[in-house]
Amino acid sequence: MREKLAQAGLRVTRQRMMIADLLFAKGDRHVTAEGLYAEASVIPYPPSLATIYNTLRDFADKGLVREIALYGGKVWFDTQTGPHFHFYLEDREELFDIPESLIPRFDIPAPPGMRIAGVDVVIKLERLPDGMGLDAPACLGDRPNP
Amino acid sequence: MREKLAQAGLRVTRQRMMIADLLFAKGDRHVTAEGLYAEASVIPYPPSLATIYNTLRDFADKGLVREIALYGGKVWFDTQTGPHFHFYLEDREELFDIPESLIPRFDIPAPPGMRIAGVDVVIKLERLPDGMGLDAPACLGDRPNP
DNA sequence: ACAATCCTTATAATAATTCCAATGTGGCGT
DNA sequence: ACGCCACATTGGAATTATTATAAGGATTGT
Repeated sequence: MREKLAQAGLRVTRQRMMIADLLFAKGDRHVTAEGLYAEASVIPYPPSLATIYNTLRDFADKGLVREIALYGGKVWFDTQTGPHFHFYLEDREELFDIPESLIPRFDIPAPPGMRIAGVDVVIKLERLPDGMGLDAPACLGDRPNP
Repeated sequence: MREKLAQAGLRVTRQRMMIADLLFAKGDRHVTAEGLYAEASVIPYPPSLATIYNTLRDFADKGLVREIALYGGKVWFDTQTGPHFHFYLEDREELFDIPESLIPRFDIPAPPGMRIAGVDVVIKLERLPDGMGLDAPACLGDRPNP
């Protein structure tokens, strides 16, 4: 962990270590600055909110986490930095990975003079009224009732 | 246009008409509240900023426009409500449609008890270094944001 | 250990958006 | 046409999310 920071060109500080531990200790995570701050705040001598913001941005700059394209409001960060897709549960403000097995492969050529710097795919989910257990396979791109 | 509003269950007011005109008069558009406000403000008796926000949200609720998942900061709206993907030019804060022909078709099943309420695909572009004074590559097709 | 540099923090400032209460108005009923 | 009133609009204040600032603290190379 200590290595991870150093290798990214970031000084190893108590606060960054604590944040990195929260982020990378167990599997992939999707966080907002506020959420991470709340989490850190139960620990003695937690980092300040400003440091959480700074650190998340630093980590993102160094490629340790990546920012996710999501609807307005808050900025989300993902500890998995490779391209992959997300389900977003709007009413609960929850974000989770779409299983690799469901992910199709597609290529879109970058326009001339450009390169693709990132791909974000967000599938917004709505909970069906209870009892309608069975899911009709929905087509990617279908929109809700206007 | 007047119909369009009425059909969506929205009262036809001067301000809404003005905004709808800006949005739908000529082809597809990608706007932020602030951007639209700036645009409207050159016209006599423009709507207030609050009304721009309200109206964009109302339009989105009624399905006349749709909110786009994008990185942090501001909320973007798209006048094209059907399924399509976007290129995003981060350094210029510009958003383009990806030509239909480049878009692959694929399906991802919704988890049980859920339905897909929307799909956003954003491909973040970076301009390659080195001078190519050309902008608006042909591949982007119709309309570079001026 | 020392200095140079980088980090952290509290707080102020900014940006984006929503809230609010007062005022205005579209369109239905007559 | 006229009036009513539910809904719209408005400016400003409030809220939320994030970034800037400046002073003190920690880390690293020597």
